[in-house]
Amino acid sequence: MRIATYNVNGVNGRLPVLLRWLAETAPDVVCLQELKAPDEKFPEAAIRDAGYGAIWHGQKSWNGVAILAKGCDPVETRRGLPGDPDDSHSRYIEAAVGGVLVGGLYLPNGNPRPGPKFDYKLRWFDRLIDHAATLIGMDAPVVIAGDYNVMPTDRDVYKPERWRDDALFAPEVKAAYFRMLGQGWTDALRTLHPDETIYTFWDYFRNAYARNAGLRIDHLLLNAPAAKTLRAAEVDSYVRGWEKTSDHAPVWVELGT
DNA sequence: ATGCCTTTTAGGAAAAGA
Repeated sequence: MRIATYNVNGVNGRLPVLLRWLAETAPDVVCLQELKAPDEKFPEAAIRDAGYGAIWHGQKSWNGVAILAKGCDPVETRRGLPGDPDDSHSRYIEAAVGGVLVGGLYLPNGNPRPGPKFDYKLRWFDRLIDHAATLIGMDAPVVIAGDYNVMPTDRDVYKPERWRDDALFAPEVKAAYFRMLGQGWTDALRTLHPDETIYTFWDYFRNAYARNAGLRIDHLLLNAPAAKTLRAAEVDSYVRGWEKTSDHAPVWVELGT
């Protein structure tokens, strides 16, 4: 089973790119982030015509997450993280697909730092870690995938010194990421490619993609039953080179299940 | 050092993204 995550940066503006990528690579499960569309504007028909069932949690203008499943409907198990009933952002959705529990997330950016947006990022990350603690020990494979908005190490940034004060590279945020890994999650991409330069995001400007001035911020975290069957993990970097493309590229894992 | 692009909403300009 191939499970992917893709921050599309506007699901309607990006629909041709998304449909082309689905047709060319046929992933079994896809977590989407930054739909930038309310629930009623989600392109359900086009995605169904492409062969995918879907659940989504939209929001006007910003945020928004979805889970697609090839040839079936994801069975929703949760939308939104527990721990803050006043959180109005659509940033987490979770479903069972083919015996795998899949969480799709869009972690807050957190800039500028310091400030209320950064505080929100840290609180949101804490809530994610609390929820992840309830999933890590499941007997079934669990994959928590999405845009974590954190580069875990210097190796995940084209120029680390330029990002020292940024909310995506702040010590508190990296610490939260490693606290989550400490529960027993496997960072699939880094585990299979320990020494490679791998990015999942490139700015639209400064010719960032052509210069490979990127960041690795989209991650797939696997619990032990999922990690045991991990066969491959890759970035579909070439999609970043398409016309009218997102600033993120799709990232995926292949599990033996 | 910098949102230098891009999307969204809205019908011009501004917010947000990373």
